[in-house]
Amino acid sequence: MARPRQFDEDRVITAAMDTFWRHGYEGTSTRDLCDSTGLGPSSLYNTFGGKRELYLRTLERYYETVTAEQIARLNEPGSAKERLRAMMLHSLDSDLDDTDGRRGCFAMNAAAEAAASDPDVKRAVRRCFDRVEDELCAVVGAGQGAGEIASERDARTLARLVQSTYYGLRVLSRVQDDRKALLATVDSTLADL
Amino acid sequence: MARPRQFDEDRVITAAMDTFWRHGYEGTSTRDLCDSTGLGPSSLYNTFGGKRELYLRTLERYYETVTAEQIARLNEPGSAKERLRAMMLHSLDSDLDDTDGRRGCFAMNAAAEAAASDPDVKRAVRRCFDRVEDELCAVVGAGQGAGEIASERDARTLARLVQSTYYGLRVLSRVQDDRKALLATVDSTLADL
DNA sequence: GATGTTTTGGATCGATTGCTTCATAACGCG
DNA sequence: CGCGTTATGAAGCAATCGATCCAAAACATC
Repeated sequence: MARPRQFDEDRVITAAMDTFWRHGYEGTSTRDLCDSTGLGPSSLYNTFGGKRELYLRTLERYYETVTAEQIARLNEPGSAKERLRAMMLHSLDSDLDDTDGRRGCFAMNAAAEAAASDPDVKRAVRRCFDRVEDELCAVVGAGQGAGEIASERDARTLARLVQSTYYGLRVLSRVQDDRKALLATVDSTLADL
Repeated sequence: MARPRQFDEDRVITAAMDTFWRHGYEGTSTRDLCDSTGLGPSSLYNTFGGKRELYLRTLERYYETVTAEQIARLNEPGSAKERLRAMMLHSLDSDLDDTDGRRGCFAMNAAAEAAASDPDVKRAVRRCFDRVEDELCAVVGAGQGAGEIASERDARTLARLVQSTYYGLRVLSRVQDDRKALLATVDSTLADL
């Protein structure tokens, strides 16, 4: 009925996410997006509407891929604390990986740069954070059920405690290269559970 | 010997900091800076060199003013835990203040947006973070000396734990408006000391 | 193969970017 | 009062910004 698209929309969004991730929203130009996605401006605007709309799509994609991986890591075999530790460790090593551009957590970057001025961004970021919190809560609850984690405080409270430390460490990792020190804080947090 | 400046350099840097703080580095144009500082472009470039250099100056200013206030708050009268709580509470309420534009922590914003691509920014942000860590360490040490905080773990470790939770909460506050939940995490952290 | 519909590439839009130029203004000093 | 020096304001630089336009292309259907 009409000319078919020459590109895979998923691949385009993934490529755009990578570009936004590395350079931020304001730091990424539409030409950068055309270069990284391989699309011409007309295709890009025809398909997604504009830079902001594409940015929102990449935040959804982040939720579907990276956040999903975090959740998956929390559900791998092991004790509750082992699973919490695995997730934090993986993120920290990712944050400290120089060969990957030290781009940090895309959702956190969006929270810092764009959440205050764009309610849709705020919503998308919150979705990522809330999903992590819920799963942390489930893991902590399981740990409590197994007698591995003290049950004095409720699971939600402890989950938020872990979550805060986790994101805090990822903030510090932007300017702090001492892996050992960051790791010690992870273990301190787990020891308190 | 020559024409004197018509502006106060400190006021200009403070105004520029406010603009960068609200809109980020990339989101702030040189014209924005001219508007907020009242300077013409020639004065701005003659005095500071360029946008990036002025940005670095505003990060120094942040250290001298806002970070200094955090330190001061940690040294007000009260028990160690009261002082830790006062600092975190103040920052959280500042983060959640809608009348102030929800601009968050300038150093954290810089860490997310610019630290990866600019070593000077990274250094300036780290200076803020390290100063806070050191003072947290001193407060925790005092708390341990007073028997208020357990002395099993060393002060540095506990300080880093508090610091991580603190920055993590400030990340969450960008997209999370539930003051009560954030506050509960503060008290959970202090309870573990 | 003609028709209708959508996609594509390239040129280009006005606006804005970071920054520079330059004549003029405002001083301290002799 | 001149003179030397620095600061200022306005105009404007090439480059890039996000976004649009349009003719050509690529299909499904008739």
